[in-house]
Amino acid sequence: MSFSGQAVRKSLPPMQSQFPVAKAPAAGGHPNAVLGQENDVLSSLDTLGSVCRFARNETLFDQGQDLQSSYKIVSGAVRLCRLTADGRRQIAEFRVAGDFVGLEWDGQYALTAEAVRDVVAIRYARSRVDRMIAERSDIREGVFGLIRRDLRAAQDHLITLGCQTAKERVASFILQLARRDGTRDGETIEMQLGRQDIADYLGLTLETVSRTFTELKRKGIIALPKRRQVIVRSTARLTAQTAGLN
Amino acid sequence: MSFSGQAVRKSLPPMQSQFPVAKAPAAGGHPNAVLGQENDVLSSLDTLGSVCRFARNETLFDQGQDLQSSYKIVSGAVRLCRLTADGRRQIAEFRVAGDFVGLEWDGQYALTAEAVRDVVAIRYARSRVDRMIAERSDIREGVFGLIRRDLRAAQDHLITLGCQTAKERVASFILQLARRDGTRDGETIEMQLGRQDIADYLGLTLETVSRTFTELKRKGIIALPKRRQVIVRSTARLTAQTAGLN
DNA sequence: CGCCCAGTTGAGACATCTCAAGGCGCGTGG
DNA sequence: CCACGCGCCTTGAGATGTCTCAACTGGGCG
Repeated sequence: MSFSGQAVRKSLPPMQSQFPVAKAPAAGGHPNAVLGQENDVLSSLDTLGSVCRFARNETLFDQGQDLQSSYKIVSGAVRLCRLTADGRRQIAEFRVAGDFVGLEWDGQYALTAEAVRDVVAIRYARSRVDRMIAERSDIREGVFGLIRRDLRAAQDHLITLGCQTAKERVASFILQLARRDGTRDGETIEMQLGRQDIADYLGLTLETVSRTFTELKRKGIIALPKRRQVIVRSTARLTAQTAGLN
Repeated sequence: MSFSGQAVRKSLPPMQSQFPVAKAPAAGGHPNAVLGQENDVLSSLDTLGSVCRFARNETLFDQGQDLQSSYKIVSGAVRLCRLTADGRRQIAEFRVAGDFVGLEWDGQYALTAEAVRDVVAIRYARSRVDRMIAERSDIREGVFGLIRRDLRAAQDHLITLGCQTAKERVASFILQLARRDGTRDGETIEMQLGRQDIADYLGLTLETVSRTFTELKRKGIIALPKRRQVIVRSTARLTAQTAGLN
C-alpha cells in the first residue's frame, strides 16, 4: 500500500534558511525526477519575473483575491491555507525554495499564501504566464503536471485528516519530511515550522502535536535536538506508527 | 467567506436512480456553467467509448493500478476513495451522471473507484483519450479545467476534515447536496448515499452522522421523509450550523 | 408475510481539546 | 561574551465530542 508516495512530499522547508538559492533549487538529488524536470522546464519563466520579498507572516495573496501574479520561491517557506470567519485555519500545503505558488488556478486564488519565514520570490505577471502556457507546450505540460501533483497531495492529505489518529498523523508527517529532505536515520531534519503550523497542517492542536513529539522521543523513535529539528532514529519503527499509511 | 462555492459540489448523485441518462447528462440548468461547458466539449469523446456496467459496490478500478481506461458515468454514482491496510476508508469525492472518472491522472490511478449503486458508464481507452488531449486544444482545456476543479474540491474538503465539528460537517454536506441539485427549501433531495458513505466522506462514524441528522431534524431544520432523502426546511438555519463554512 | 439490512438510539470509553502554568532556547542588548 | 526577556514549547488536569459496542426498530425486497 504505497499509493501515497507522492503525498505531501514537497511540503516542507529545506535546510538553508536565509541563504538565497540560485535558480536551480538546492534540492540536489531530489528523488522526485518529475519535480526536477518540471522545474527545469519552468525555469524558462525566470526571465519574465521580478524579485520580491516578504517578511515572516506576511501575506503573499489572499483567498478570493483576483489572481494577478504567480510566484516562484527562491528562499524561505510559504504556507497555503484556508482561514475561516472564526479564526480556524487549515494549511493545505507548504511550499519551499524551487516551488511555485499561484500557478494552479485561474480567476481567483483559492488559498491564502503566507510566509512561514522570510521569503524571497520571483513574481510573474499572470498575463505573461498565461501567454507562455498558451505558446509553449512544454511549459503547459509542466504546469499541468504540477497541478496534478497538487491534486494528489491534497487527496493524500484527506486520508490523514479523515482517518488517522494524532500519533499516526505526526508519524506520517515526520516521514514525509525525511523523505522530502532525503535524510537517513540519524540525520538531522530542519523542519523550519513551529508547532502551530504543524498542528494546522495536521488538523490538531499545538499541544497535541507537542505531546506526540514528546512521546515518540520518549520511545526513542525520534530525537529532538533543538527547536524545529527532528532526527529519525528508526524509520521502521516510525513507519509502524502510521498504520500502513504514510 | 464564500471561497468554497466550488467545493465538493459536483459530488453527489442526481435524482434519477435507474433511468439511464442519455449523453447530455440530466442536470438540466446546472448552476455551474463551466461544468456544463466542459462536458459539452468533452462529449466529443463519446464516440470513442464503449458502454459498460457495474453492479452496486463493484470496483471500476483500484488505486495503484495502471491507468488504462477513463470513464464517463451515464447513470448511477461512483465513490472515489482511499482504502487503508486496516480497512479504514476515506472517500475523496462522489461522481454522478455526466461526470468523468479516471481522467485526472497519468500513470496509475490514485484512488479506488467503486459503484455506490448500479452504474452504467462509457469506457475510453486511455491511449485514445491521450491522443485526443494531444490533438485537440479544446479537449485539453476541458480536462485541465476538470482537474483544477477537482483540486479545488479537495482543498475545500480539507477544511471540512481538518477544522469542522460533526454538526458543521453534516450541515455543510447537506447544503452541498441542495446546491448541487438546485433544490429550494421544502424540496426533496434524493441523496442516494447510505450513512456509511456519508460518514466515510465526512471523516465520521455512521452513528455520529445518524445522530447529527436526527438532531437537525429534531430542531426542525431538516426533514427526513424516508431513507436517503432529505428536505431542507431552512437553508438559513442550516447555514448557521456551519460556522461560516460550507 | 417475514427476513434482512440500514438506520436509530443508548451507555460508556477514550482521544483530543481547552485552559493554565512553567521552563527554556534564542535573539537582543548591555 | 554574558545576561536578560520574549516567545515557543512542554506539561498538567479537567472538559467534551466523537467513537465503540450493543441492542433495537422499521422499511423494503424477496
